[in-house]
Amino acid sequence: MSALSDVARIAQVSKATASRALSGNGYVSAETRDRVVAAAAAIGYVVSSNAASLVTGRTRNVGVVIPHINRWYFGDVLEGIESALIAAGYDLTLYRLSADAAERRRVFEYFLVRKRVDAVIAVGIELTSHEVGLLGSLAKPIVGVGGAIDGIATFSIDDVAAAALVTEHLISLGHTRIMHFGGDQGNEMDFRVHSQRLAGFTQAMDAAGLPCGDDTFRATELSMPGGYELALAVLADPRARPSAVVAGSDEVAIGTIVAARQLGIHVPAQLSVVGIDGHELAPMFGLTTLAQDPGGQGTAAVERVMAELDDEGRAWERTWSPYPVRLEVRSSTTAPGV
Amino acid sequence: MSALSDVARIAQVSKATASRALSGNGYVSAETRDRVVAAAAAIGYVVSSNAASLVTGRTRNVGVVIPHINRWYFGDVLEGIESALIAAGYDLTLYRLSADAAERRRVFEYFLVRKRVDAVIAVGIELTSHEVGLLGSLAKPIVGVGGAIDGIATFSIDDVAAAALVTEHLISLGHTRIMHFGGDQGNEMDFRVHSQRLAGFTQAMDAAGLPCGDDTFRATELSMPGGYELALAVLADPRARPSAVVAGSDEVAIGTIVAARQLGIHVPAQLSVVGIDGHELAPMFGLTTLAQDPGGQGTAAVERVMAELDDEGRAWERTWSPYPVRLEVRSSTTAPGV
DNA sequence: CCCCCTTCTGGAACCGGTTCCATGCGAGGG
DNA sequence: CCCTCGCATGGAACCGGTTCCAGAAGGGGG
Repeated sequence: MSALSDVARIAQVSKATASRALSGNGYVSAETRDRVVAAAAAIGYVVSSNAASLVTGRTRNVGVVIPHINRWYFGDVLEGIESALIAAGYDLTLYRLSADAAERRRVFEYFLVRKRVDAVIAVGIELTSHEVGLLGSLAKPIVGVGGAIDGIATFSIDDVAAAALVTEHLISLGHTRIMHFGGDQGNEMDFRVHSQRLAGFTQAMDAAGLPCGDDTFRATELSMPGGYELALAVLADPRARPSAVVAGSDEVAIGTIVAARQLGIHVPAQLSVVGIDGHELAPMFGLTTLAQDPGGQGTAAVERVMAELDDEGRAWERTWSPYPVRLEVRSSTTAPGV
Repeated sequence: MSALSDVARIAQVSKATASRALSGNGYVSAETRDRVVAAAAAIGYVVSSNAASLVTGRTRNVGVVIPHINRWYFGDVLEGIESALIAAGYDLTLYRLSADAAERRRVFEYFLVRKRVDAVIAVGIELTSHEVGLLGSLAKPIVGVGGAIDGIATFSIDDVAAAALVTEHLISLGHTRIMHFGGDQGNEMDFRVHSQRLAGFTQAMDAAGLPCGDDTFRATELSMPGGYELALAVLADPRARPSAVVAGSDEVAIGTIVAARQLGIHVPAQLSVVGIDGHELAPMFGLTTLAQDPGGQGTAAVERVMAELDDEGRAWERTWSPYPVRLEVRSSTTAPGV
């Protein structure tokens, strides 16, 4: 367990000079620096980040709170955040927030508060104002990804516009009997995305004068099995079957396509399906979707965090600007059959 | 920024007593403890983990190195590790190792060494003996998940036996023209799993006296698109088509099924497909697979780490014991058609 | 020639806890 | 009655760095 004092002794300098030589702060002659660096290398010295953060107050560590790891969108965001942080020389401490309220409180009031993280990135989570205040009172930057949060800089797509856009795509193809397979509105974790995509669907349908109500919306878990089960149930009845489905996510869309094929319903001849997300599997299933870039949003969040950390004095505006999307038309959508 | 000395002053005790009262170590009268706890709560005091770890040498933080976040197996392991660590009051610092050798060195020689983590869990990564030695010289427990590593306690299934078992399942159904769609043997990250599953396949084929060579094995990335692309190419030629496929993972198996359906090949009547993993989507695609429990392996790894941390003196044997699996037969396998 | 400024270095305080050691006190045993 | 032991508490050292401050040396300008 070599310490800085060991390095200093070997290099025959003081702790102060050794510290300056290794950290690069302050005046050190080139010759002395070389001697210190050589001594450090000789005994395999590595700074204790605990000691360093104790005095500087900086940990070079960012906390990430995220509800799922194993869903495509979240995993992709996480990957983007991770690579950006490592590149910046920062650690990433991961907290998965389950629906368990007690655990969630523990994460915020214990784990995130112990001066262990310099900032927090919240992915796909609706933070309460209490939680925001808690972190804010510690002067820690908070940045959100996926789902705007009041008083916080957030990176996400415009979910209302996204859902409206894919719905309009179907309408422009001539569809009139369109259903939305969306997220469960009762889910307290990330209901904003669910309800906003539903709102976008409703908005586009209303604007086109198409029927839109209880029988054009069905809720499910936003996952492939969720979409699959729902589609099996809904599509089984040929008379109630819509000519097109707007899925709340690509996972739901793919589940719907698989279910349709299994029921002998041809996609897109008998059923058009659009998704939202740009899932990596979308090309494989020929899914028309509105692609977003989760990894890029993660990277952008990290950049923003770094900027806030580098310029603490500045009053950062906590706004939300929609992240760009692009419609990728594939073989799952066409004009309705006769 | 309230410090322990503030708490001590308000509660009218010394720092030493305040520390004992809050940490629970050493003698403190019940009355004093209450007073200290009340004082701490009043000013919203939270220990600085940096200061604490500086003197104790314990960070209550475990580093996890993992090659992918967004693949089912890895995400599931990570979820299992995360919940177990949080439950034990530990933080999880995440390092995704890419193929970039320089970045990998940086993670091991800089990030993991700074006395920031108490232990390391390596998921699906072949550690070099140099890396093991590096961590070992710091007396940090290292535990592996998925893929045995020399000199390290590892939790994983027996990949040779697993591949042999699913191959035997196909053989027992009467298949003789069986191919293996496995992992690329040139991939340096996790080649052990790839080569072991190939070895299990070869072993079962040889034991049954079935042909097994270059034309019964095809390599691809172990992902759905990888399996899909490969299957599209291989299955297109009706004469070269096998009657059954042993996929290197469920993702590859599902990609194969999707490709087969698209080519108009009926599964299982014209093509049986088995996978390995027990992917969450296996039921949806009716995939016969050998299910393992990645989350459980992650949890087991954490338990082992905690045990080693609690009993440092003991000489822990670094062995590998195979994790249990179970064959789940679904509708993707049947006897070969005529 | 003197003064000031820049560069370089060492001493010492400090970050915020934990823990060793000494001390005081009341109770129980011989 | 005295000695010992367990509990309770405070003082002070210490973990391993960073940084402020002071001082010394050398160079340039007035």
